[in-house]
Parts: sequence; structure tokens; C-alpha cells
Amino acid sequence: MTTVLVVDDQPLQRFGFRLLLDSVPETEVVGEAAHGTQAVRMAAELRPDVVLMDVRMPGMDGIEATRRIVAAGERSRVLVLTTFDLDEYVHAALRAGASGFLLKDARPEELLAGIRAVAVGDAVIAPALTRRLLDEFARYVPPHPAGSAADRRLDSLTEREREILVAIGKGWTNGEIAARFVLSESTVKTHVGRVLAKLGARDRVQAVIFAYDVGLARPNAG
Amino acid sequence: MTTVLVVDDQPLQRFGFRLLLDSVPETEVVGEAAHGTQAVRMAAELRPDVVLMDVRMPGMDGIEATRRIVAAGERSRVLVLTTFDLDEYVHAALRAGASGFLLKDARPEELLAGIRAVAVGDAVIAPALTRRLLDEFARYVPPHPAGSAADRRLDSLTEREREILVAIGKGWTNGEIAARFVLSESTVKTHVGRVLAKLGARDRVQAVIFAYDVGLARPNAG
DNA sequence: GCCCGAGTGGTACCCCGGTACCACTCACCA
DNA sequence: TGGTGAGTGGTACCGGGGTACCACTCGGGC
Repeated sequence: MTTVLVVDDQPLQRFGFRLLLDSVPETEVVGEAAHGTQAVRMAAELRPDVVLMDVRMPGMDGIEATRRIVAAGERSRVLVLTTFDLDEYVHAALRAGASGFLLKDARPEELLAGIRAVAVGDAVIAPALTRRLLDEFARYVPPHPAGSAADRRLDSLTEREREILVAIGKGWTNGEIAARFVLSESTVKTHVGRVLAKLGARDRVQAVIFAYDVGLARPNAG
Repeated sequence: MTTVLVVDDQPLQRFGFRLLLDSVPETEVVGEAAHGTQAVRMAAELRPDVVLMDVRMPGMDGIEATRRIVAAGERSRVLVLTTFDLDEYVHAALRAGASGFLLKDARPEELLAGIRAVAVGDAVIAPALTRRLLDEFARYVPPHPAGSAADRRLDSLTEREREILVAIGKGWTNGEIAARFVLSESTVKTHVGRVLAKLGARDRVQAVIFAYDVGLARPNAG
């Protein structure tokens, strides 16, 4: 039995969800909330398996509520629902820690399948959104096919040299690297030199780029 | 009516798919292939709406076949199926241009829903894989919430300075930037200096890191 | 016993990168 | 009309980065 908290500012919408979810034996609606603040409180009290969360609500919206529920360490998984397939919503929801994102025009069986998947720890994305998400994924995620030229160059580095490369990727100077690794700057220089040679890089700048390309360094913006 | 090409080296498996797909009015199996080479040829001939592609096959595997079908500009969408939820497969398949990735133990209605979604141009990912894909997505995709500190620093750059920053992110030296932009090296130096000052970066190395963090530069490995 | 690779350390040298400071043009706007 | 910011250009200086070359230790394998 999967317990569900329904969050939506429209009473009629909540009623519809309750009707649907209580009509099947595997799910049970244990509570309803009309806005974000209430949702956060009820999630803490009721500890439902799944929170069915609307995005657009007066007061605290669904994204923020999702963030707080996840941050509070509740066991509940959040499945976000919206009528609009706006990219920002999807991104924001996923970043907020949502386990899924579906459109409200999903067919009942899709919704139930989504709740089922989320309840067991899987994640779901509406097919219409998956396409765009994958496109973006392909844009961002570096292609490191094992055995590629870049991979082989990386493999040719020794353990120590890889550490040095990571340090270079953090933007540290030779002096800083020497200090953190408790080495002489000369040693760091020889290491750096060998790293550059093995990678076929001209500067440490190109080494940094290489590190990002192969995924050794990762964006970590602030 | 959605036309489907079934690709699998196991005759029994193909038979199962054909039974399922031909049992509903909306889909029709128009061909079967036992390996990648045959799949590529038949996709070109039959031009099916959807190719149901197994990954593990003797000879050319499903990933390579997917790549070729997509590269050939066929209208067919490829839905990749596998019994293993190995990460490399998922990545490789998506990079190859697959529109979806499902596990063979999917329930029949899930498979049909997947085919339906793929046929209309959407994409599908098995819920069990979506979770990991999203985790990775969150790791890779830089969170540039508009108005963040990084964003504001980036906004403070002039048009020209942003161009310079991109060039730095490519690993070009001041001399190379000067040559490509048809400028004197002095000018480039002043620009670079201003960029570093505005970003609060010490070197061009840190500028490169900044560029990757905000997504101005992107991994593009080889 | 030997050699080899990895790790460490040093010296010497040169050049690119970064800084400080200044000057000119041009478009735009009050 | 004058001011301002962006873009361009220059000179001079210095320090860190990169290179070349060498030397030592240490562990493992032949």
C-alpha cells in the first residue's frame, strides 16, 4: 500500500486525484494540502510514501515545497505535476530533488505507474519532456567512450600525475600544489611537465580543458 | 498505425514482440532483423516508424546499428531494449541517437506506451534508469540560477570581453586570440586583464574554470 | 644481482602572461 | 557641448610557468 499526500490549490483537482488513487487498492490518499507551507508541514506529520505536488500555487510554490521536504530528510518521494511543460520548471523541480515530473494531462494509468515507480525509488519523466532533457543531457555530458583517444591519454598518467592534473583543474598554481601536497615546487614542475607532455597539452590551460573534457574536473558553479 | 521493425538475434524474442505488437490495432510489425547489419539495411528499405532494437547481438551490435540508422537520416525512431541496465549502454545508446531506452522486463503496456511515445517524437527512459540519469544530470549540468553571483559577474562583462573569455576557454594564447580576432596582442592583454579583474580570477586558468562553471565553455572531448 | 618506472628534488634559462599606466577613437547621451 | 563607456593600442616591468637536463631513492620484477 502506497500512501499519498495530494498537494494542489484547486479543491476539484485534489478531489479528482483522490477519486483516482482511492479507486485502486495499491494507493491511498492520506492527506491533502492546498499550498506549499501546508504541504511541508503535512509531509512531516504524515510521512507519506509519495507527495503529489502541483507547481503553481499561491504562496509557497511546489518547487520550494519540494526543496524543503527533500531537505528535511523526509522519506517521502516527490512527484511534481504541472499543466505546463516549461523547461525552467522541470529543471528547478529536479534540482529541488523531485523524483519525477509529469504533466497533468497524463492518462490515469500513466499517473499510477508514475506513483508506483517513484514509491520504489525510481524516477519518472513525462515522455514529452524526456526528449528535451536528453537533448540537453547530450549537450552537457562529455562523451567519454572507454578506449577513446582522450581516455588512453588519461590512462597513460601515473597515479600522482592524475592527482596533479586534478589540482591544475582546480586552478591552483605550482606553489599552491606544492604546499598542499607537501612537495617542493621543483617536483611539482616536473610532474606538471610530464602531465602536459603525456596529454599533448601546451599549457596548464589546455590541461584544465582536457580535465573538463574527460570529466576529471566538473562544473561546480556558485 | 505505427510500423515497427523488430531487431533481436533471438528468434523467440522476435516472435514474442510480434505477437504483442500485432495483438493491438495501433502497431504493426513490418519486418524482423537478426543483427545490426540487417537492421540498418531493412530500416533503409522499410522506413518503419519505430525500430525496436536489442543491444547485445552478434556482429554489429544495437548501439552501432542505432548510430548508423540515425546518421543515415532515416525517419525511424529507435527504441533500444536490453536485459541489462548497464550505464554504459544507456549512455552509448542515447549518444547514438536513440529515442528511448527500456528494459526487456518491462510490462507489455509499458512497452506499447514507449513505442507510442517514441512514434510521436517523444522519448522514453525506463524508470529504473531515469533515477540514475537524473543524478548524473544534476552532477553535470551547471546550476546557473539566473541572478547568481557567477551570473552577475558574467553579466558585468562587455560583449567583447565575453568573446575573449570564450577564446581563453578554448585554450588559446594571447597571441592566437590576437591573430584570430585581428587585434594587437596589447589589446588582447588589456581585454584579458579586464576580464580577470571583473571575474575576480587570478589567472586565465581560473577564468577557464569559471567559463566551464557557468556553462560558457562546454566539454567537447575527443 | 640488476634494471626500470614512479616519485622526488634541483639548477638554469627563456618567454608568455599579468599588471600598471596611459592614449586615442567612436558612439551615445544628457 | 562635454562626458562616459567600450574598444583599441602602446610601453615597461616582473614573476610564474614551461623546458631541458640531471640525480637520487625505492619498490618490484627479470
